[in-house]
Amino acid sequence: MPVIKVFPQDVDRKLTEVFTRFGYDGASMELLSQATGLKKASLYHRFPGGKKEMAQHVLLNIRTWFLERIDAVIRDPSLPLEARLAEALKAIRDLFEDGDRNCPLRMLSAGSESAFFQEAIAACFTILSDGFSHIAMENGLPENVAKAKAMEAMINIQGSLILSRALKDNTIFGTSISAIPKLLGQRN
Amino acid sequence: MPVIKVFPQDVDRKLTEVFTRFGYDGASMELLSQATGLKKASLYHRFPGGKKEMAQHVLLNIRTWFLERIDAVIRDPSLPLEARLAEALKAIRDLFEDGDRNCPLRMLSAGSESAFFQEAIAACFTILSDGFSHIAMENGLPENVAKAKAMEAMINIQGSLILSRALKDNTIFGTSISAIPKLLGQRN
DNA sequence: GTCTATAGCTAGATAGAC
DNA sequence: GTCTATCTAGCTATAGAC
Repeated sequence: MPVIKVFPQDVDRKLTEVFTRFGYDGASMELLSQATGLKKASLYHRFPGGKKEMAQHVLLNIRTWFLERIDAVIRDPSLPLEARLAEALKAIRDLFEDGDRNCPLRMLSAGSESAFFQEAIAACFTILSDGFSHIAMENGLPENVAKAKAMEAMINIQGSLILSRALKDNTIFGTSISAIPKLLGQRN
Repeated sequence: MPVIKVFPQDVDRKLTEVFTRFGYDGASMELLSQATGLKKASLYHRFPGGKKEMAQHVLLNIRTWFLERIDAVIRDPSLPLEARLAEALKAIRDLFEDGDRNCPLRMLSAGSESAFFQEAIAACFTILSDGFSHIAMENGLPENVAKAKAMEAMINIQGSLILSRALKDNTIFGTSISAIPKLLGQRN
C-alpha cells in the first residue's frame, strides 16, 4: 500500500487546469479537491498556505515549463534556428490547446490575490520575451527592434487568445501564431 | 426628500468599476454594496436577478458606450477620416485609463457565468471590429484585408493591455494604440 | 499522508418594517 | 425605494482519528 496515492505531478496538472479554467476566485477548494481526487484536508497537508500557496506552486511549475519548452529549445545549438522557433511555437499552441484553453498567467493575474502573484507572472513573460528577442537578433535584427518585435509577438499571442475565445473562432489564434516567424525576422 | 437617493448612472459607473477591478467572481455583493452606497437589499430591488443581472446590465451599458463613442464617431460625416479614428482611439485610451484599467469585457469573459455573458461581450467586440474595418476600407484597403487589420488592431489593444499590467509598463499599451492608424492604412 | 467531521465565516439572496 | 435583520449554502481552513 503506497503512502502517496496520488502522484504530485498529477495533482499539479489538475490544480493548473482548475485555476486556468475558473481563475483564482472561481477555483474553490471544493473544485480543487474534486479535480485532484484529494480531500480538502489532504490539500492543506501538501499546501499549508492553502489556495494561495497552490496557485503560487502552479506558477512555479509554469515558470519551469517556460524554461524547458521555450528558453532551452530556443537556445538549443543542436537545432537550426528556424526549427527552434517552430518547436517553441508548437509548445505554445499545445499550452493553449490551439485557442481552447485560457492563459493560466492571465487567469491568475486577475482576482483578489493578483498583487501577490504579479512577480511570478512577470518572470514567465520575461522568459518568453527574452527568447523571442534572441530569435529576432539571430535573424539579424538590431537589439532594440528585436525587443519591440518580441513584445509584439507576445501581444499577438495574448490578444488573439482573448478574441478567439470571445468570438468563438480559433482561427484568430492560429493566424496570429503563424505570423510570428516572419514578425521575428525569419525569411522564408 | 427625493425618493431616489442615488442616481442610476452613478450606480452603473460604480458597478462597472467593481466588476472591472475584481472580475465577476471577485465582485462580491458586499463590495458592490459599498461601492454604490446602496445596501444589498436595495441592489436586489433594482436588479431582482442579483449579481448576474447587474453584470448583464453593465455589459449593456458598455455596448451603448461602444455605439456612441466608437461606432457613431467613426461614421460621423462631419469629421475628416483621420479625426474620427483619432477620437475613437482617444476614447479607448480613456476607457482603459492609458493602461491602468482592466478591460471590463475581458474581466466578465472569465468566471463562473462567462457562458451567460458571451453573446453580449462578442457584440461589443463586433462593433469595434466593424468600426476599424470601416476606417481601413475608407483608407483604400480591400474588404478582406481591412477585416484582418481590424482584428489585428483589437488583438493589439487586448494583448498590450494585458502585458502593460503584467509587466507594470504602460508604454506597451501606449505604443500599441499609437500604431493603429498606420495599421489601418492611414498615410501620414 | 489521507481521511471524516466540523468550526467559523462570508457568500448570494430574501422578508418585512418604514 | 431603502433599510435592518436574517436565512441558507457555500467558502476557507482546522482538529484529530487512522
